[in-house]
Amino acid sequence: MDFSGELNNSQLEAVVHASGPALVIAGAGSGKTRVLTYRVAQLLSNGVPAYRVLALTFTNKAAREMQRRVASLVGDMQAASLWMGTFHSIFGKILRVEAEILGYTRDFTIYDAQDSRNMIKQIIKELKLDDKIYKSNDVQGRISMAKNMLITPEAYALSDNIRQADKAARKPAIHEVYRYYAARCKKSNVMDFDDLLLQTNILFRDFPDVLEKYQRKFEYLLVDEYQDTNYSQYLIIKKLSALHHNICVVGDDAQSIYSFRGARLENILNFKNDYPEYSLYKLEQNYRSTTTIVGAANSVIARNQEQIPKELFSRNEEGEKIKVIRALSDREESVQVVNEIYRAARDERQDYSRFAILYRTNAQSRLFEEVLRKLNIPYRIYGGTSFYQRKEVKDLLAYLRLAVNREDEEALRRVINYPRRGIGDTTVEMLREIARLHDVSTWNVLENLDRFNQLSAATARRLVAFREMIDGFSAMARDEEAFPVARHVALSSGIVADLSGDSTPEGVSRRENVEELLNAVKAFSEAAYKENNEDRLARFLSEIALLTDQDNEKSDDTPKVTLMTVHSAKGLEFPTVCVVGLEEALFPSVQSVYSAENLEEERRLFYVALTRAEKRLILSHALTRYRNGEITSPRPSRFIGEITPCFISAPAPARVPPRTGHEHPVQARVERRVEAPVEPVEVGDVDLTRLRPLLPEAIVPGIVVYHDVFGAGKVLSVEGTGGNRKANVYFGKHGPKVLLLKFARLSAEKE
DNA sequence: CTCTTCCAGCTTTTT
DNA sequence: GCTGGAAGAG
Repeated sequence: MDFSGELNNSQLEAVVHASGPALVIAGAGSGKTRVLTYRVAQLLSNGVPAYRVLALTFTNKAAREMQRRVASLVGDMQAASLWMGTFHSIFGKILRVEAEILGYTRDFTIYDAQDSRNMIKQIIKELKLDDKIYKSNDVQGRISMAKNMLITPEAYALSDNIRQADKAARKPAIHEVYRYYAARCKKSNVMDFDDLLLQTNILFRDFPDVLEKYQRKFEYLLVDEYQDTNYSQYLIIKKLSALHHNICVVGDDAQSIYSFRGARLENILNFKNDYPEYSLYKLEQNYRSTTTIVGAANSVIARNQEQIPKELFSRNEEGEKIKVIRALSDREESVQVVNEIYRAARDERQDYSRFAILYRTNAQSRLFEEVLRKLNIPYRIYGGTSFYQRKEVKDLLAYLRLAVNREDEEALRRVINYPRRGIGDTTVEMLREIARLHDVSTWNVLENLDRFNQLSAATARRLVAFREMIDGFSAMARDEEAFPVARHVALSSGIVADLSGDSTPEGVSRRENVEELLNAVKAFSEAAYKENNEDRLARFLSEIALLTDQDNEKSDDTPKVTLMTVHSAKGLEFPTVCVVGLEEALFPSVQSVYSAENLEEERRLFYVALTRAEKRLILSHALTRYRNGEITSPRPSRFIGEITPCFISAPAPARVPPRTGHEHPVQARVERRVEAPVEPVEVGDVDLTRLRPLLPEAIVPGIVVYHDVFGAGKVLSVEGTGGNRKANVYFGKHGPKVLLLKFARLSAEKE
């Protein structure tokens, strides 16, 4: 194969790198995926069998994309036998094969974050710890951190450092929660996300022959996004590659944005120490963006201390300057940004798929959604509650999990009384208590009910009925294929019946979701048949457990504006990118502004955001923003100021938002007809750059206020108190209005 | 045991 | 502004 025509020199060098360790530092937009895919193709064309190549990515999406591109180079057959996937899915597969030597069965199920949190909550309760102090989120974070650092519960309890830290945080009992949690997971034959990596490490540590088997099997390793690997992942890679040293890692230290979940930038910085004989390749030419965008991104990232020296450059056109939008309020920000998109799409005849709105937190999506919907602009929103997190979907999945693994405690807890079958909290608590006393799983207690006679006859009867139902499902799951089992479970568990009683739109949508899940099982069955794979429920469940929303792309050809967090935008590109909510305490987030390290990570995140853009970049911030029901007046993000000014177009003064004619549904409701047109009131001009939001108490007759939609106005009178306080305001352009101050966001000129 | 209502906490990002 | 859990009534 000759790729020289399709790759630049440094890309080509990295692709043809024969064997031994290689570190590829790939700047944003420098053709990283290209290098990886060509490198895989190169290996295959050199005669390396596909099943000896292991390629690890961070998201399923990236894995699929790579698979697709490799397939286009070498054909589907070869591409399909590659080991390509996320860390979690690949090692989940391996663990399923090796489960027994670790004391699990092959049918172990996987806890998602919510399952783990529930179990942790439960344990905190059982240990009689104060759940105000032991917040399940924090505790889960600590346990996750420990697992990713390969700290076992025993080691956790023994470590002085950790003890001190927990003590300082006034949570000295976390190690106990961890111990119980780990024991309960094991007893339930389940692994959480972190276990998929931790148990792999335990497997490789305690069973050298197993490790050797995989070392021999995987002759070539490729790792994408190496800067985002955590310690657990790092060690797996290190062990697997120890025999052949054929490890090629690709990454960009400037795009490391996952340290909050244990990713270690050091892994990429220390590659040279782990493999002194390594070759280094740097991809520094950006093919994605204009020189303006690359220049701006460079000027920002240059402020970080910790980095591998490199100079990202672009030979593309200079392009437009970056536009900064300063909006008076969060609502107006969304109106202006969407207008910007609307106009560009109309004037330049661009379709909506060429635009992306990127924000720091998912919560910011709502306002943009509202405005997009009003203007009838199609959009696709990523993140938020995914399909697999919906209650009804999780309920059915819990039944399916139980059918495969009856010890799965969270699944049991979820459905033992859903739909209602008269097994209440008291009974469930008792079952768990007995399970704990005898150190067995809750299911085991159900199987030996007759040994416990403190149950009323009615309760015992209900429990037996439930047990028999699950046993039935379980027997079926052993013998039959996934789809018939799933359908049977949906019907005879009573879920479908329960949902069909509900004719509200939500109820209908829940039913549809259950159907959708059944369709997914069917699709899985069909795919399994085509690929000659085993069509088992167990396999379906383990695939689904590691899926996220972004993986279920619905094919729909309407071009849509993309809305997502900056995190999930990593790896993507769009002709026009709007980065919104650029305010202190939001982006950079509050949690990070006090630590230099975290601030550098936020800056990298901002860098990632900027480098998603190909042609045009729009940044926006608002002067007032509602957060958790409270009004705030944030300062513009320091990151805007960190862009060398020559890349930014001259700042336009804040403008009155264009009217779309139907904004503020809330106000429409509270507007009252005001009797007899009051005499026109003189309303002076307002200097929009000096506006500050007003608290309801500060609004008194006589002052001049500013409203996002109605413009400047004079307060005539105020009535009511508290949440009912209303003001009668005369607006220069719109006449008199009565506004409920709880909703109306009025501002005034600063003194 | 079930249903309703009220309150707190949440908003950093994801496999 | 929403969701999940607690608490209280039936």
